[in-house]
Amino acid sequence: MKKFELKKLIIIKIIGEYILENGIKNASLKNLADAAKTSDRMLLHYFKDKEEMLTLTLTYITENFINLLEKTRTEKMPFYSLIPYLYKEMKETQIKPYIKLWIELIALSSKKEEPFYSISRQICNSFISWINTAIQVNNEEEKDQVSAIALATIEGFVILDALDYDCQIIKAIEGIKQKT
Amino acid sequence: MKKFELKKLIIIKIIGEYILENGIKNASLKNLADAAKTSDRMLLHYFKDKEEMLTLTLTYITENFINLLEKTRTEKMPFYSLIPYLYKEMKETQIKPYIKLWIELIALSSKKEEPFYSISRQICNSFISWINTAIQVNNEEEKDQVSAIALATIEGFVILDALDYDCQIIKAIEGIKQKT
DNA sequence: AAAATATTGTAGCATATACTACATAAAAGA
DNA sequence: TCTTTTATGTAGTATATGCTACAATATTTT
Repeated sequence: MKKFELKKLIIIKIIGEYILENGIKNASLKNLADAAKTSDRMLLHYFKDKEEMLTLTLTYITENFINLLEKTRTEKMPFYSLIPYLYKEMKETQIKPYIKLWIELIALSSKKEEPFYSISRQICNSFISWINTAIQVNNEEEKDQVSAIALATIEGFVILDALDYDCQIIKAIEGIKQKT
Repeated sequence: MKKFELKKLIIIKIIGEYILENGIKNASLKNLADAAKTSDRMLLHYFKDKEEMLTLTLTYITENFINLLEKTRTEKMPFYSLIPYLYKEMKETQIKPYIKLWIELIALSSKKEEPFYSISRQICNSFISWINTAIQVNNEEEKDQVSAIALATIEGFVILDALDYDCQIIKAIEGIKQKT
């Protein structure tokens, strides 16, 4: 039993890397099997079906992403510093693939497809709590509101970045800095 | 020749409605043919291949969307009024399906897939010019920046809305209103 | 060693998808 | 009217995908 579970974990790890690199859309059993240097037959030996595979793998990826987020923790900073900081982090090689997957997850979630919807909500909850501990506000009452604005803003950056509107992002950041 | 082009337009219209309702992912030749009460064979009679069909149809949808946007024009208003106004519009029954499709387009665009990437950029350009004519600023120099912030914010709302984080959106809007 | 269980290969099925070949019916042009 | 386009049906191909049946080989347990 133990050996079985162990190999399952190894497969999840490899498949996780593949999906992070190539997205969910290309995650056919064949592609995943090739990536894990095994056969589709074997994948279905370790997992009940594709859905279980995806659920476990996306959960694993999510955990990694959340851990990565934790590592980017810094001292608290005000809104106008936090936004540029987050944009810079977003562009980091390590984080980029997660952002790309994030967009794909949102598209699937908008149709309420499971397990994507639940996983996306989990990720977004992590965003919220991350921002909540990272943001510095003058009076505590406005904290929730400023955090929400920060969340919306960086999510907007995610979209603009996907469409290569870096110029608009830069302008927005300039505006935010100056409004201080 | 004329009759051919005319029927092609009719099909584009019907297929456009289907895609707006059901998304690109479900737009197989069979589904589209059923929707248009014809056969896949016929669709490929009118269109060179699926890609031409999608390109023409998505272009048609985009034009409709831009027209819809034009209709939502009002007098110029400042940032803190424009954001809540746009959120309300976003939730309108008419506009909602376009937003849903918009998310799917972004996910496809993030992989630079054509024709999705080009069409998404076109739509985003329309967003930008819409905001530019709708926003009221104190001094003209900051206009580009405020517009960019507005764009990012409502794009962020699009994501949060897809994940049913209405609560966060409301908080953000409250915050924006109060910051005046 | 024998029996039971776990692991893997080969092959195939059922369905879906984009697209094509061939043929016939209908319409338009001469 | 006759010929040439145009429109449509039936059927099929090639490929992909998730999954299963059956069998053979390892590995473990007794």
